[in-house]
Amino acid sequence: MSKKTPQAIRGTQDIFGPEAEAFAHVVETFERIRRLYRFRRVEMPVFERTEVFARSLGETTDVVSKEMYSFEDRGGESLTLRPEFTAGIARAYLTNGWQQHAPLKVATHGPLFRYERPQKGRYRQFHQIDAEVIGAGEPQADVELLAMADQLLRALGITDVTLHLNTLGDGASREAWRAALVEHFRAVRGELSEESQERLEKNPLRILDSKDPRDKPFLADAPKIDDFLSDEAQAFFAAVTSGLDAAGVKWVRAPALVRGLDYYRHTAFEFIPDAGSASAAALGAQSTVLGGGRYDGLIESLGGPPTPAVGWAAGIERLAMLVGAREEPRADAVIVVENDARLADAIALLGRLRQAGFASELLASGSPKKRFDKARKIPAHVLVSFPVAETGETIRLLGDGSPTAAALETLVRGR
RNA sequence: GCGACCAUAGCUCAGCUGGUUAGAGCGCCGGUUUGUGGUACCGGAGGUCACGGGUUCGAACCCCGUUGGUCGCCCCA
Repeated sequence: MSKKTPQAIRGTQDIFGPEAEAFAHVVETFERIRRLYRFRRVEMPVFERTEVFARSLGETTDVVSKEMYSFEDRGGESLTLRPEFTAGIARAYLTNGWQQHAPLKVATHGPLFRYERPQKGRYRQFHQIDAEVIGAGEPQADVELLAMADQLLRALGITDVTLHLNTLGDGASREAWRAALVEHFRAVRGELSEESQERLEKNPLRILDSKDPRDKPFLADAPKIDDFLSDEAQAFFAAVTSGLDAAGVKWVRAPALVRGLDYYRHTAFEFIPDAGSASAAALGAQSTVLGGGRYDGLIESLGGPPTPAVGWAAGIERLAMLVGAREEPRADAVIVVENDARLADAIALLGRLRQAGFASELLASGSPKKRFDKARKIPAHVLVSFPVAETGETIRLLGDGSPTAAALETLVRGR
């Protein structure tokens, strides 16, 4: 490679071949399942005013200052490449009057951008599929969303991941729990890891999923959300879990599963590979395949009316890793021109085959003598050859005996 | 932001304790062979050994720096 060739941006990827097929398979499967659940397709801008994301994140966190791709446009406005779908969809819900469609079930997919150090399963430009239900405060919405996620994973053949489920309660429950956690950890502050001492100020709920062995002894007897749930919050969670049981979705309770941002309420969930499974190995340090929750406080923080909502997103690259590389689809017909005088005939035939709906390609370059062998290596139902003149044949056909091959032979011979 | 490991042909890699002109397989190009045939053989193109400095009689190999990659920590909307 020449020194003058510009390099790709760190954390971006060029996906090709079997991996690109896996990526497409994930998206196609998602589109199919989303229709089954009657989620409506939306297309969203890849950038928004910075405040759309900054306000949804609460302005203060590192995430805003360090992890967003923000820039000024020519008018001096601060814009940001979307780091998530939810805030943009919430903004659209408000600015387009989509309240009239509430409860609104929408789904989308596409690229997202976060300024992070790349590692296995984490990129600066990455891709997600996303599903949201806006304007629905009933636990049934959570259940439907989780059933859809579960069916999607099954449809992709991913069976070694499990739904980890928790509740953060309503606003009051959540605050009471948070205060109790701070009190609990503050008492042993000096014995916590440096990171967790920091978290105590910024994001105490996160101490619960610390990996540091110094923190582990204090996690087991930490206050539990269940002791702080209001009756309403308990009833909500019970409705979610019984709905999941009725829908046949397996789940485990994950009392340490939390969300850092204040607008999250009630249900929080992640589909996580089972310990020691193939999927766990494939994902490296990343553990979550699909995650989401209820964010009843978000739309208000964007200046809208109180609006309950729940949603999830999943990384397409991560799902593609679990699905594994997929074969590129076999051609219906490969046409090889061994005799250059027959090129026009070959082009004409190629056009007819494609018009008739057969995926076909033409080999007519390079050494004529080697074209046949090259064509032979391309997986196809039929190989059509325009041989050299001396053989006396005008056309040769080599089929694989499939119904497709039979149909093609009829079409090619019967001209 | 922090840390570990890595960088040789288009791809995957070999290259010994530093020692002539840096190799293989695959792929690519050409030729011979075969002629319902994914064969075998011959030849060719393609490398500033990531980049810059240092040590040495001599560096792909040792040292320092830079860039890039991989994986992990932090963070994870």
